[in-house]
Amino acid sequence: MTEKQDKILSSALELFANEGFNATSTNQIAKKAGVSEGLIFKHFKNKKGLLDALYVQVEGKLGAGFTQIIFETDPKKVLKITIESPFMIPHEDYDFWRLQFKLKWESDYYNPEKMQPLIDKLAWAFEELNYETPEMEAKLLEQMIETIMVAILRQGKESQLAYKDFLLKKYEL
Amino acid sequence: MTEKQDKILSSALELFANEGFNATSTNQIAKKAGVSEGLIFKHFKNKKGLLDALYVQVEGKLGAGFTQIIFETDPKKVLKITIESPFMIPHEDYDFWRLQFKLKWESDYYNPEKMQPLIDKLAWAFEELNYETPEMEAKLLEQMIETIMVAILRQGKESQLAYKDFLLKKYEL
DNA sequence: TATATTTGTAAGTGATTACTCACTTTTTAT
DNA sequence: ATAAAAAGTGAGTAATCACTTACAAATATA
Repeated sequence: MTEKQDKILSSALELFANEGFNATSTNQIAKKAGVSEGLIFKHFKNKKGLLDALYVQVEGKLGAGFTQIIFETDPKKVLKITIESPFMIPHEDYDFWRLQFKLKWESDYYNPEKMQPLIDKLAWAFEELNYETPEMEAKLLEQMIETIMVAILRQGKESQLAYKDFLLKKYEL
Repeated sequence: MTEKQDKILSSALELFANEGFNATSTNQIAKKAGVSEGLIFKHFKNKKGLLDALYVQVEGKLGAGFTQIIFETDPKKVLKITIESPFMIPHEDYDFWRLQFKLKWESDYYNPEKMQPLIDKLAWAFEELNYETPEMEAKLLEQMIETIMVAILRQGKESQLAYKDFLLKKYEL
């Protein structure tokens, strides 16, 4: 990945995440990246190719975020890390996640199974802690985490801090 | 509101909700509505005017959905109705709600205070039921309901039915 | 050093975009 | 019945769109 390729991708990410895919023109991306418009098509074939390249990156980040939780062996810690995870996202990754959630509404890219590894681990944790319906509890917590992430991306971490404490207390962590 | 104005709006709603605002052309809308393209601009000034008109309708539906909950005096019933509400949405209203959630990601239309009346009523209900932190419980339930609605809009009611029972049991309803 | 390949540009391309305008038809008010 | 207003049309507009192409500069390979 050359310097200019990287600049094109990061510019596209910023614009797609904040303005939307269709609302962003390749001309805008080229200007922001400081390259000629043609270069975008040399490297990424077409506009959708840009989105595809970004999507691979987003999926990578998602997987990386999971690993810590997946390899944790203490069920209480699994829940704790999960609840705290939305608050650990560095600010420079916000565009990544904004794009991820926006893509949820673009049918081509929506894939609910992406979260399955996390849900499975949470279900295991709830089972260890003798909850009655661990799968349901897992799905519920996963959905709540997702909702908190969305709220953080829109209103900032501070707006959701009380939630963290509330959830930690609710699950006796 | 004339018949053609109505046809234009309903066509725009369907297209905006499913294809997105920027991905929908005024030409498409006119064809779907069976009117000339010029008429759109006579009635709604510009493309954004269409979205504004739809937004008013969406806000109306939102308010209407609240009224039953707001006027309920039994706290347990307030929670029950709230939890059941996403499952009561008629299928023909799905486009409305899809647009509503899509607009959440457009800064111009995002207004988190819209849900406040519901949250206030839920907080009152939790207080009546002697929950420790009623405001927090209210926000949490509201967020869960929102998440369930999103899931229903994407995957259908059936996919979320188990949730309803789970939540009703959780709150002892 | 010569040559092939990759990286990059700038000026295009036709298609599509939101929107306008001159005009006709229909409805409303007197 | 008649005039004014509103509803509706359809061809046209400049601008913008994603994308191509011809060519130059830089880099890698021999």
